Amino acid sequence: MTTPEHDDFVSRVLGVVESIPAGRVMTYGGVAAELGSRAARAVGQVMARYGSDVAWWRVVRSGGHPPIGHEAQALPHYETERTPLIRAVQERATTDAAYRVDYAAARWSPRT
DNA sequence: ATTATGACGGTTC
DNA sequence: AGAACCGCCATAA
Repeated sequence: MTTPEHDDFVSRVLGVVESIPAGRVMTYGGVAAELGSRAARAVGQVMARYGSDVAWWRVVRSGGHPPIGHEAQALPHYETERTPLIRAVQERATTDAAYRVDYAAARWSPRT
């Protein structure tokens, strides 16, 4: 067993994701940074495979864009968690995307 | 060991 | 603002 801190990369990623409180979001790169790595993509891979058991919607891309191919599934979650959202259709009819998370206000880091 | 891929990030055109 | 390109890291074949 060597050492208890010898957890796999996956376990660490899931641990950080679960440490994110409701209403807050963290970027893939942010999670990877906490692990001491820049494997933002690897984090995404873990989410795609094991993220089914964690609040994957609390993990967004840089800028606040939700995971590709899962925006529709993440939206209701954000509304439930009351995550600061920036609706495309509020005053400016921007057709960029359905919505985006206000990362500037919802950004969270395990290190307070 | 080498190659290819991916819920990414940032820069450049 | 949108698309393309490269870089970075972990896993699968």
